Amino acid sequence: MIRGTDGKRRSVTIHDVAREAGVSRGTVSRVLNGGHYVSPAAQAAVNAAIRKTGYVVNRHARSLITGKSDSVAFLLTEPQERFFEDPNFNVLLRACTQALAARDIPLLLMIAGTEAERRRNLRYIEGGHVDGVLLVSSHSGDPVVSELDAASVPVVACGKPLGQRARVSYVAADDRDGARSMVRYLHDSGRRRIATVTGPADTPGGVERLAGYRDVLAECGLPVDESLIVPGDYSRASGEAAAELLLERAPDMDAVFVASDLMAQGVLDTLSRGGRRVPEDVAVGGFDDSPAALSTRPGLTTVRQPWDRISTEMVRMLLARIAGEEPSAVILPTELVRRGSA
Amino acid sequence: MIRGTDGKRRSVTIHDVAREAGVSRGTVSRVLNGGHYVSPAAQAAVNAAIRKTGYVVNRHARSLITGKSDSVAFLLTEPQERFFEDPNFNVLLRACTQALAARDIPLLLMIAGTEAERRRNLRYIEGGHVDGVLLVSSHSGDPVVSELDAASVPVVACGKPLGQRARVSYVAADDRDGARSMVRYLHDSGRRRIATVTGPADTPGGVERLAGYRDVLAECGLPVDESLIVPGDYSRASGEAAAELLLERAPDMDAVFVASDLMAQGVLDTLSRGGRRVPEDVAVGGFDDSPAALSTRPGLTTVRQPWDRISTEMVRMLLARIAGEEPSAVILPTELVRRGSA
DNA sequence: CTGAAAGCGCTTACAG
DNA sequence: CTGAAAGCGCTTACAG
Repeated sequence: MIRGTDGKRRSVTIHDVAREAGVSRGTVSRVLNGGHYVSPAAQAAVNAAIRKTGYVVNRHARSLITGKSDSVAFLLTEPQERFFEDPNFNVLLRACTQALAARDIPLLLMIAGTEAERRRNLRYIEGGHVDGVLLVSSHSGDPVVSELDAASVPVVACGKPLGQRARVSYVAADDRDGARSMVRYLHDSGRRRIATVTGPADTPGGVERLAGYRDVLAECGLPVDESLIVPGDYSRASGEAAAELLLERAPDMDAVFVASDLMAQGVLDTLSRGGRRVPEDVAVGGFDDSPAALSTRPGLTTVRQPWDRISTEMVRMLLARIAGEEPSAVILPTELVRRGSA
Repeated sequence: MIRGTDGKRRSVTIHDVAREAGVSRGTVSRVLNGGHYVSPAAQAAVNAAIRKTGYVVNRHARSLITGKSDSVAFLLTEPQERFFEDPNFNVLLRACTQALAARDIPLLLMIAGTEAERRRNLRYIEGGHVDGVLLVSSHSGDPVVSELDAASVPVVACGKPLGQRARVSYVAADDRDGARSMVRYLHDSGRRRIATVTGPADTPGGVERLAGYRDVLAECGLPVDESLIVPGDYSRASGEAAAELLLERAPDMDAVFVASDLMAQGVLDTLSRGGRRVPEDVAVGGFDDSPAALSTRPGLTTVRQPWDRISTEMVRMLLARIAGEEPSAVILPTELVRRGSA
């Protein structure tokens, strides 16, 4: 802020800097934008003037001319808004915010829980108010993906968008391999009647983790008993219900691989109410390594998803897309975390 | 988007709408901004043209001239980033995002976990890139409050900023009264050796909830035994530690009022390890009604903070401040939620 | 009620 | 390397 001749505060503009430095506004703009074609002397004068005046570029003016907003949307499309209760979501959101902030790019948080919200957010995005979007949507076939693609807005999804013909970048943990390592671990520790509680069939985690489970059974020559496979919806309650069903159908099971920690919590509850000891009678393995995995007794053996790296990659890829690169996919490895439950 | 004479896509501007409607750009702008001094006929023509062309206002151009950004920051200053693990935070962030979205105002999420981030965010905000800020900071005396105030940026804090001379609006739950209702409830159910685990002394929740505890003891003619008062830092671990201390100092306690659900979880763990039955031997009351309160066995009796209303009020007040109103404070009532632990 | 015009603060060819 | 100038898309007094 500086005072005008009338004593009123107004913010300092490129004009003030130019006058202070004794150069034209064009020159100031050039040093602002990389300092190409600027003499060292002018460069120094401008920088000094910027420091002296406390100049901060007006992004609106800049955006008006460049056509870019220098901001990015974090769009969460989740009808159930369940993601918000998911601890993974926090890590993701925080890490993305910080990775962007480090590049001085603000993150606009958008939540499309209803159809109306979806339309509004889409209009805003397609209005060119953001340069790209980080998309978090647990369910595949989300129309938002193709709509953004059609509007040629760069998108990077978290998790592989299923059944999409749109060309989107995405980064995902290696669900299938993570599931394999868990089931293999259960098998290696002597379990032979291994059940599984899956995620929804229209989510990558639902599909891939089940595939990994089947992989290992086949690999070990174990028969696949379909009655040992029960679907859940990632909620704790669905974990409880699934475990009840399993207890009924297969009282002899000696292990359960659960496709999320939240559901595993529910499984643990039911097992304990059913008088089963964990891990003595039944070993339980989760997926996510969420904070929930630490709060159970015994602690939950689970599969860690590398959320920090996922976030960093998403931001990196989005920026690359914005800069004109083609879409790409990154699959990140998971890690087995041993605690008491298996 | 429309095609130019050269066939290239460019976005539709107010100019296109004006031509389509057969009026001047000034008239289009007037209907965009409330329709004052516009004839019904022109109004209709413009609206039709807007629909036909799919026009969306360019906010950068508008902001450049109005000096307003029509966006708001959600600033989280939390050295430990603990807030992010706090389920309350999710509710708050989500509700604020949606309340703003309903008014078509985007929310910029900013996290100031380190001093460098604090400086960067402050520069951004003071650069006039947002019209106001929703401040979430668990610790009082946060310099950010006075810095924003000095830059005359409208601020609404979540929770009462302690030790601030800055004139900030805030909305808070009635911590003191909430604590009173809990301690009164414990007393009414026959408990006489009521301990408490407090929050940090530099947070409103730490101070006020303890004050409420003391209020009721005085009110009931119970002596205040300082050895029954143990400080925590809102973390689960600090709850465990506090309970250990209490078990040692006052093995005869028959109730604990814990200033947060997360800490109460820790207290429950320690109590159970120490062989105390809840609620038979020791009644436990929490504060927050966070999801954690549902996952304990027994369920946690706690004090619900009205996060939905807090968020709505914060947004309403910030918008009022931006519109020029004076700062104000709103204190919202809490509600006792009975479950199994007390 | 309406149009013509100035101007918001910046970037970017275009000449030098 | 540098300045003068045009122009990004809008709003807002100012005349009519």
